[in-house]
Amino acid sequence: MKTTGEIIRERREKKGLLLRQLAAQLDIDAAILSKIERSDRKDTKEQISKIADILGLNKKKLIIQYLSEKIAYEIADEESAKQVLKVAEKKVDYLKRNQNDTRKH
Amino acid sequence: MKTTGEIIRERREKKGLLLRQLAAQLDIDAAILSKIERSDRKDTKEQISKIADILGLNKKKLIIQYLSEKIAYEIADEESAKQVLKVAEKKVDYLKRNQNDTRKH
DNA sequence: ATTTATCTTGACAAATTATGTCAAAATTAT
DNA sequence: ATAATTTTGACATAATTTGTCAAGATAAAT
Repeated sequence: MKTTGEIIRERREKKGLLLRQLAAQLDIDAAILSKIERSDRKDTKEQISKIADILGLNKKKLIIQYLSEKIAYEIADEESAKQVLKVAEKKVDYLKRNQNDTRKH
Repeated sequence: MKTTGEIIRERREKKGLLLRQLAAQLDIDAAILSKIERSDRKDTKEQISKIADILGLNKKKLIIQYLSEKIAYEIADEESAKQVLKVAEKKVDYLKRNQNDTRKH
């Protein structure tokens, strides 16, 4: 199962881009990009979006990949991780049905 | 669909505890507890755990409730929210299978 | 084998977000 | 109306995230 970082690295290398070249386009230090590709640091959603643009990756897919990874790590060490996701699904449904409620979060 | 805050408030009131009394036991300001119960502020996992103890709520359930709520809000405004959860489930499975790998996150 | 380019790592800095305190305003109960 | 409780918002402090930089490690080229 590939990590977001691995996907990015593979694509970057296929395109023949250097770390520092992609980093420059993203306007971040190459050190950070290196860490992102090695799953040492999380990237921001903005960066993911830019990366998809630059590397010509399917943006929607990459964002799904990125968010699901974030969530998975958030709860992976919970014994009830899967139940958490089940309940979260119900809650998402509920929230989506009541999108224009007045409450703040 | 009840929020974590609502669950806490209902139980607290059933037990006849005042905000400041429960807050004192949690060692936080009553203002924060008020906000937690009104979903204005997230509580920490530690607090959830203490609250379950004090109010005699099922700790496992309350933590599932709390984590799923956190996740739901995290992705509720994503159009692909449900796919994200599906993929997250796979990733959790994967992570749980390889618990003793060497990588850091 | 040595030099050069690329990538990785860790210590630190800046920025952002989370968590908490306090006091005054609003609400509810007496 | 008074007193008790809860709510709100401005602000302070703490924790986490995100970034920079420079030195070390690895790989590629000569």
